[in-house]
Amino acid sequence: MALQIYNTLTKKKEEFTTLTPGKVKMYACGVTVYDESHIGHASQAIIFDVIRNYLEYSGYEVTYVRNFTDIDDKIIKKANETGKDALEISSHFIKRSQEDMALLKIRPATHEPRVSNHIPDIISFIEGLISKGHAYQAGGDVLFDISTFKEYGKLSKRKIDELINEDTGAKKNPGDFALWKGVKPGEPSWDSPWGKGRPGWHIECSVMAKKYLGETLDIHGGGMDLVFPHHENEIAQSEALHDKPFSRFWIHNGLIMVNRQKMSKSLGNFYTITRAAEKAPTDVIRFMILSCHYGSNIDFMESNLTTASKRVHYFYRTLSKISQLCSSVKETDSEDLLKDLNTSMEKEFRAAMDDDFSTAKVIAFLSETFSQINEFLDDKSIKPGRKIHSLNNFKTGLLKVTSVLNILNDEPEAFLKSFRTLYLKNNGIDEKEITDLINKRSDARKAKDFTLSDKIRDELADKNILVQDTPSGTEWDILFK
RNA sequence: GGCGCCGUACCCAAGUGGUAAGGGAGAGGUCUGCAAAACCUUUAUGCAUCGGUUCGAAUCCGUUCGGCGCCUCCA
Repeated sequence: MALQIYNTLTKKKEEFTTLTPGKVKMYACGVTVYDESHIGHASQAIIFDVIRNYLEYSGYEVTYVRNFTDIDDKIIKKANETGKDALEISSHFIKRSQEDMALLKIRPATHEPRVSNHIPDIISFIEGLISKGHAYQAGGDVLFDISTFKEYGKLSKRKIDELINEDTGAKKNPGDFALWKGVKPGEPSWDSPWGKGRPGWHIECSVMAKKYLGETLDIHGGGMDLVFPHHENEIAQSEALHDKPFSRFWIHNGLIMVNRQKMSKSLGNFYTITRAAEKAPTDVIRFMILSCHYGSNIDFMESNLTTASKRVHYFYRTLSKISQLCSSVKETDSEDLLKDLNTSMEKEFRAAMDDDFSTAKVIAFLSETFSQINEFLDDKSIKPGRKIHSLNNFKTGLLKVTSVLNILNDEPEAFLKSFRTLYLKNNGIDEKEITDLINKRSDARKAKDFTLSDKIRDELADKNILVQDTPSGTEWDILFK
């Protein structure tokens, strides 16, 4: 079964095809850089990162563009408040955003263009719209005339005459929007045929998409909240100018919620990526986001984060057991005892991902797979040496899956150790006090003083530290609650 | 007010016509000094509500109730 994608434009799952065989042109709206990026931006970036990875895995050559809006009202506002230059502020937050993305194992896009570097392209695009009668000058502004584009509203399923906008001003239709904004005092500006000014918000994406990808894209995406007006307006601009479809597939991701409310900068209820990363490792954040379908909203609750932590911890513990066995025992047998599992893994993975990038299904089957692996590891009827070949095959197959999702591909021991370190830091615990208590408990156990040893164990549990007695000694780990 | 999405077990959540994935929590078991980890078993005749279409519906249509998003900057 070929890849099926839910297309916002048609409201249906459709078989994915590309304009040029073997090549995908994908554009996703990035961030407006006037502040630190939050976990909502992260979720969008992670989702499109995985989509891109999977398309590449499926054999496509993907050109992925993710823009930075570095000129906008809020950036200008911040510049005026801080006395800094607007572009200086946006440059700073672009750098911060790129660092955040790297921290979350998100690959940079093929192109990450900025609006301020594309003013001439924007001006000529607008000139084209004016000369075709789709835009008009109103004072120092240039507005798009939505009545000239018959299909206006086709993405968000709105009708032109239902659009309400109190600020009608010089607009011919209430829904007309700015392509170019005449300069106001205290604003950065560029020369244009219509006087000094700056681009409106929507035009940048139409222009930069065209420049880096051409007049028709295969995939255009972004957060659900961009469907109207942003993406609707992009369609209007691009299709009015080129008389051809702007994007063949529209993909919209769900939003991060906090207590059932959308997380957004304007509501002030957001977690920055930095803050989220202080609470949980990268893989936990990615896992949480990829645990549900990309189109649904996710509540960024403590309990969801804890659940994701437990799961990721479980997966890495299993991987750690595998690598410990593989590094300590010699392979004695070349029979694949996990043949069914190993051969079905890639098939299951593709089937799930081909169904509208169902990462939730992938994670569900990974859960089942890991249970079987643990069972296999624990199976005393099979000599350890006979397991190695099978486990190596498993690791090879798993790597294909995890390299697309970009989770569970760290070195297991290193991951677990850094997770513990993060946990201790967040709880203000010194590792030495734990090891001291554990040593004390081990002495008590040797002396068969189980009352004391159990008391120490309870004491550690109060600190959310879990004690585990294994054949090779006592270990400690995070006690998730 | 308009447009759109959603409502699945105690909780999170997949599932878009063929008889309810997965996870968390709970219960029982194997293991253990006891635990933990891991594994096994178990937890919705039921998918907000009422009605309809169908041989068959969580899935399609309509009603009611509830939640959310967009309509102004938003990933």
